Amino acid sequence: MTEKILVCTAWPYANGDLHIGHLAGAYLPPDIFARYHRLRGNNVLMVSGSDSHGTPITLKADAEGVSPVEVFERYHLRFLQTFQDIGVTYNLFTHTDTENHAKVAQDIFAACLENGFIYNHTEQQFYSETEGRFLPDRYIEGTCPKCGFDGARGDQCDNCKSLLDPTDLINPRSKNDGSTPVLRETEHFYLDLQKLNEDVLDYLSTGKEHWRPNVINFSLQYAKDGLKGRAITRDIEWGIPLPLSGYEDKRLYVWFEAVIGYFSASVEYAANVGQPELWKEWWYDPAAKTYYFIGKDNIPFHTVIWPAELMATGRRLYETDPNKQLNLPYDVPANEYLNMEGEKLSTSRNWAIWAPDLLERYDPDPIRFYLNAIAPESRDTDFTFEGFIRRNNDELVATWGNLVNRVLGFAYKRYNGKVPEIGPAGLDDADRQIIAEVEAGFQSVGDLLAAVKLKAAQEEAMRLAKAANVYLDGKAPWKAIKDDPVAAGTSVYVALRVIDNLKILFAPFLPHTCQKLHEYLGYDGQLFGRQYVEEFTETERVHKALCYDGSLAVGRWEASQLQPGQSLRKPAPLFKKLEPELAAQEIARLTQG
RNA sequence: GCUGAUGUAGCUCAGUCGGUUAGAGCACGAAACUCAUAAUUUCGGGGUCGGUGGUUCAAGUCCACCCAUCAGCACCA
Repeated sequence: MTEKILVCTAWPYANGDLHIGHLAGAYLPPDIFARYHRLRGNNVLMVSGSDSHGTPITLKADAEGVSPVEVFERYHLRFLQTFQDIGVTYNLFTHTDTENHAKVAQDIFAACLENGFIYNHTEQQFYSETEGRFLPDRYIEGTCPKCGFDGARGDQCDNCKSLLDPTDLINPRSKNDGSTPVLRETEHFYLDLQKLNEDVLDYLSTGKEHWRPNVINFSLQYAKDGLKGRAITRDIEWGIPLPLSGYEDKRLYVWFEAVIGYFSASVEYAANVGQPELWKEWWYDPAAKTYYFIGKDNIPFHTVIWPAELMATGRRLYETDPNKQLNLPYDVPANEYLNMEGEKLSTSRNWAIWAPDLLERYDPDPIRFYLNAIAPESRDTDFTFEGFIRRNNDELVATWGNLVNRVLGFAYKRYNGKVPEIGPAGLDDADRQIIAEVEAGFQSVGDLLAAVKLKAAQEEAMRLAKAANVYLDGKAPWKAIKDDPVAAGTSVYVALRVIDNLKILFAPFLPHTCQKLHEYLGYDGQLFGRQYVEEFTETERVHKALCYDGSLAVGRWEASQLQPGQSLRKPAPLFKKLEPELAAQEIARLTQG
């Protein structure tokens, strides 16, 4: 049965490059998952995009003296490159500064408003008369009322760590020009989460057995504590305007609007492929499964607030059939955090390994292999270069790469570059056993992948590679060939067929090298589809997005039917060993900044 | 501070409804082998299961408290 799988990933803030923590936590896992489902022949839609709005981007733009557009477009293009280099295969990776996203976000706002889940509230906020605008908390400085520290921010004192309200500050002043802000009344819109509290609790209380413990427990507790209304508008310029006259200076606040990207990107994808209704396959079919891959800091936004937003629309948008309901998240496999060399990643201290930098010096598959091996599925984990090199050399190269190399090399040299024939004696017990064991991997590895246990799935594939090594040592065709080349040929055939199976089992994790192996085995075609960047033109705006075309992909999650006599291509090692000295060099690079 | 998650061999992790001497992979030691990127295979050493109490015939597994790490409670999403 063909399943419909929607794979959503966190929207990276376009104010800096991606680092290994982003990759391991939010981008590689969904790619592995999506590739598996594509091999299964399932109907996969994987979407995300750059988050173009939000304070960090305007802060960076202000600091550089450029426009927010310039900042987010720069990093957006770099994201597109990184995802192509490491092979994160989005069907659509767009951004939130498109006409489509603005329209969808406004329509959702309007629907929530119409359904009575948005209310107004007037409050006092600091306003800069010199700049003619309201100031976000972070733009205000003053003296901390608790410790007397003079550089306290509007939201928090960096000296005594107290959480502050900006009106608490003594002698408040603007961070921009030092002028004294004045309190002024402003009206804001709030999402009425209180009204949705029961519905959210119901949603979280049923059919969540497959959720990771920390995700479901945390979310339930969050909802049980009682939800409060949250402001969803801001007095800023950079963002999506409200679809209401009389509020021209207000923008949708980014937390409300960014999660809508999952929906708007699906809509955009459908339009891009010329089937404007196609997105409904994933959003309105109750059998479709929707997955959200994010970091742990984002859990409540995806398990509570996004479902609440969907509920507030009445779970229906762009659809007239009253029997249809928008799908709420099926699973939110949030990851914990990745540390590095024992310390938390810190972008401000530059304690991070940036993806573009790493991909300049290392191949994508070893990076994928290591980052998946240490993925923070249930707790924080630690990236070390020593670990990277060791796992590359002692596991990836030694067990899997070497198996491929020894079998392909032997077959190519000793059997005239062809897959050897099965001898007249046929397959013996050992032959049948290893084939059956590895073919069982389609079930065991597949079950683990479907359950989003991606580390365990990779380990299971490695276990089967090891079993193949044991088989080979038992048969020792390099010895047997001396007095019975036909029998030895049978073993080589079996080994090649086993590798052909492992090629598919490893493909979600190691797509680039499995493609090479596919070719060495004499096959044509691409296991997966093609990634490309396309420029899309709307009425007034133009944006670049990353796309995926899987129509020509030949990879199938099925047992090998390798034919004797098939011509092999001249093999070469799939992976490189790394010098242990590299670890010290890499750490030296880091500490140099 | 409040809420939640996590804490099992050097590293990454399994440990189902509590039940025989706590498991796996890698690292480490020894042996075999040589087709292969000194890769492979076999065998072995290695843990008072964060701590302290408690329940029980029996606790890594249940309960209480404590400690450590992380996250949320912030106009950061």
